[in-house]
Amino acid sequence: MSASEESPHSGAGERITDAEHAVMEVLWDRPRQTAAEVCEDVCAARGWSLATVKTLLSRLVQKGALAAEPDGRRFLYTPLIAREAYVGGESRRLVDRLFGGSAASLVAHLAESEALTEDDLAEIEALLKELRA
Amino acid sequence: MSASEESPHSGAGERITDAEHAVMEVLWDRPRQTAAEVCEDVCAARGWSLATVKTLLSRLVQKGALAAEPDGRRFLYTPLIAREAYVGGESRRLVDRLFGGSAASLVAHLAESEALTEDDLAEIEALLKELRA
DNA sequence: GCTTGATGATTACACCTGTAGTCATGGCGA
DNA sequence: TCGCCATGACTACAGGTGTAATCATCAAGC
Repeated sequence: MSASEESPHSGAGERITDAEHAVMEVLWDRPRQTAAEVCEDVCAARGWSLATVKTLLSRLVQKGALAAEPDGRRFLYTPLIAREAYVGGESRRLVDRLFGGSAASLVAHLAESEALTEDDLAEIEALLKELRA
Repeated sequence: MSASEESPHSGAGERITDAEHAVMEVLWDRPRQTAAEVCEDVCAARGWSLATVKTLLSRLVQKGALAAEPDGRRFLYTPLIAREAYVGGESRRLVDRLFGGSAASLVAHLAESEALTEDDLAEIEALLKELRA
């Protein structure tokens, strides 16, 4: 595999954890939000307090995953890494770990374990057609 | 998706960590091995000591992921959860977290990010044909 | 000016994880 | 028989993670 894995995903080196990921999703959906705004989106769903969100935001800024743009007394947070990059990285990690790096094996597994609905199959087929075209 | 996600993976409730997973792989490959034997397979690759492997084995037994069958003074360890179940669970977790539960989205992402080689595509196509047949 | 509320920074803390050392015990060779 | 080695159990400990309280500070209102 020769996975050097030293490439910066658009500036972020450190690993984004699960809780942090929830915060990222909110900001990917709509960038430039304050801590309070982010909290409005996730605190209820995850049972968090505003303090928790602030901690996560800080850690994400530290990790270089978020930019904190000063706006008066507070900050507007914006993702520095693209969702694409993150999703891609995580997917690759899974494929490497569990399927020996073969994405096709993943698909095969999903198919065989019936994780794919008829609609999924159709969608994938269409996608493949497009790709091979 | 209505993911109740309470389904037992053949008896294992707790989450298997990364280091533990490496041990599981060895035992999935060949069950009923002693700690020393497992170590022969992973210690070199991961730079572990035998002690580390023993700890991981213990934790896995605790978690219900391994059975420890007494064999004289030592134990022979054997997976209690099928690799299929583990891989399936992990895959589903990823799909749920990053692709809103849509496996097709995952495939689409892999395809678009060029994580799929021409061979992969061919393989998947063949697979689909088989499934739809 | 002084209080108050909003807000980021700092600190806290328990649990998990990776990694390993030490201990107790029992079989086996000398 | 006696000490040694193999082996699992127990203990350890640093760093990461989830979750949050507290602190310092500043803007705005009284």
